[in-house]
Amino acid sequence: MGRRRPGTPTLEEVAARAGVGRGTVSRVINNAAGVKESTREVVQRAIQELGYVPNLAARSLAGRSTDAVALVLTEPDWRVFAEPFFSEIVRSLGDALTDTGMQLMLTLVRSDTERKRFLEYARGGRVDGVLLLSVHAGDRLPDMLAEARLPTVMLGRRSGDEYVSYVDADNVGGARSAVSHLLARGRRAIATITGPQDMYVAQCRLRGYQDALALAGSTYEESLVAEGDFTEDSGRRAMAELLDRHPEIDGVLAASDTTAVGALHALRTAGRRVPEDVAVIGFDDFPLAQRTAPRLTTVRQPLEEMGRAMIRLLLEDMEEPSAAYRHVILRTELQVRESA
Amino acid sequence: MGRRRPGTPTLEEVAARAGVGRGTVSRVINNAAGVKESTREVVQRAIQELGYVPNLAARSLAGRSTDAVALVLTEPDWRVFAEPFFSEIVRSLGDALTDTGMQLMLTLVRSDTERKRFLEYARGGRVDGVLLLSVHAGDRLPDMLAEARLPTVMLGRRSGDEYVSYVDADNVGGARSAVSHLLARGRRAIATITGPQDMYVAQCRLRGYQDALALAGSTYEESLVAEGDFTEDSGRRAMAELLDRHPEIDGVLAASDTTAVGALHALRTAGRRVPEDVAVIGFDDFPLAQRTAPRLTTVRQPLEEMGRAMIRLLLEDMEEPSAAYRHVILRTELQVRESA
DNA sequence: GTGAAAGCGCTAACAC
DNA sequence: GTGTTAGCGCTTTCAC
Repeated sequence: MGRRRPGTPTLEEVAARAGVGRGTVSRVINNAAGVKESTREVVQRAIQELGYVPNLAARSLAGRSTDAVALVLTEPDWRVFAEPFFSEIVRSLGDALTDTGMQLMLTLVRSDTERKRFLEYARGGRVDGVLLLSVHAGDRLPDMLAEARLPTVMLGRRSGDEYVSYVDADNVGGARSAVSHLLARGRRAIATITGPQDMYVAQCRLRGYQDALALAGSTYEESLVAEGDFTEDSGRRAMAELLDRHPEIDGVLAASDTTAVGALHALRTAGRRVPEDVAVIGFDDFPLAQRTAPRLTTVRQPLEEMGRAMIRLLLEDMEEPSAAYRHVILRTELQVRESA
Repeated sequence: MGRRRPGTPTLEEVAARAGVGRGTVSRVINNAAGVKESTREVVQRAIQELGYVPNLAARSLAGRSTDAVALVLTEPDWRVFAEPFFSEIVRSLGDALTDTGMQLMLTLVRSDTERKRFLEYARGGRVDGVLLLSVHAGDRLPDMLAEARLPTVMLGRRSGDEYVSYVDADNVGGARSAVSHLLARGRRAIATITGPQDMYVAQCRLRGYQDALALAGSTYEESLVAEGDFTEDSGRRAMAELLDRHPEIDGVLAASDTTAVGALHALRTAGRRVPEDVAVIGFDDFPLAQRTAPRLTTVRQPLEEMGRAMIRLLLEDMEEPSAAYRHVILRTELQVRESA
């Protein structure tokens, strides 16, 4: 299974052909200073002629880094993969990595087998660092990577007292400002469709909802809360349920914009006009909504910045391997797109 | 930038601790036969106690394979990434790879910098094989990989006389059967919205359209053909254009189902009922349509099988490095979902 | 400025 | 069965 490709010239052969020592060739390859220009040219030519390509395994064994970082998606449901949220993050990570000369390797970890395999891969020194996406509350992978002293940065955190380095959005603040906005516009019966409450991000968004109500002196009613799971379908169901319990609802905070789209459908089915009768706000995790409901007001997350921040933390961690964990929480912003 | 992690025990230390030779430890790690059970246990314990993890760079340098294959997406537009088509393929590749014990590393190649970097990576021996997705006509990457003697398999091909190994769907046949189906149902003025004609897949689908007409003795009219680029927007525009030229149109073959959705919108805007007045068929590259237009009849591509076939070809190539290029073309199937 | 030599941690061939 | 040894191809002192 995959034997050594034959006829691959080695550094030694290049050296022989150029009539220099191995060290010199190595210096040329790595653009190290202290090589006479003429020598450098001779070596370059030999490299060209032989079609020499450095063996990366040998290089990283000899002490240098691998110049690769892994982006891990620990998601049993591959659907996430199809969300613009994801491609947006990957794009921004790729951009941020361009200048560093590092390869971004995306890995999908669904089963335990794959998780184990990836751990071996990472701990085996195949990558210099690991970026984790959509980590679930009980996932031990971040801990295991951290224990292996591998620079690791997550997008989002597993709980309120997360220690492993992460970049997150201010979900509490975002939800709070959304609900405050609705209150300021005169909405009085504001419901919320949350994400699964075993996910920290969902807890935060619910907390923001509660905070805004408290701030306005309104009372928090549990019957105005319905739990979804970020999907459109759950949004539809939750909204129908809420309307059943509280026909007077005139505002809704949805856990994601996918959920918001579901809620929208349920509202229309129930004969409610949006936003005249009921205003809906979602988080634009998944800008899908911009296609389905382009004028939906959302809590915008700075995906671009989140990607950049992740790379920054990773690089810092790689510079100072023994340093502390680092956390960054980015501000969210209410993007008003229709009079809600 | 990413120095050697300290305190990592080596095989040698394990050997010392277990009181055996290095070779024995190596055998235990690799589950090689010919080690006394008691010895094996002693070594295992030493491995546990030291928390030993094999250095993969050393291992692959010493001659074994890397046990990793790269999946490369050479797509300037990351949007593709967000298409279910893509996640579906990735899922099936992952599944097919599970039993082989190999890691799937996804790489995104947008810029020339990234292309160059990936080439170094691949030729540097970091992966045992390469899978390519959505390769464009003029792309030389497959050739360069093939020249480097790296097992390489593409999904789709760049032209009719592609040589590098690939797995493709029978696009001509799919288009032909779709159009024949429309003709059989009594449609007479059948138009087609093609993909960009510099892409082989788009050429094939147009050819299938022409074939079906020829087979039925109908004449091919160029004014019934409009070129799009697989996007929804282009579908909308092309459809409007076609209606302008031929108000009598009663059937449409769209290059993809995203395009089909665009066509649908344009038709409805123009007051046509679908499928009563005009029947639309698309290719379900991007099952997006199942959300937007769930009852659309489509030409189904066996994505699951395509993924499996790619892995099979790759493994074969890895077994016999010097063997010929291999091609597989999978049958497509008309999935009738509404009376068209 | 450049060459020689000592590893990096592992596998595999060969002794015993 | 198990230990020993010779590399794998590169980086990196350390002399010259």
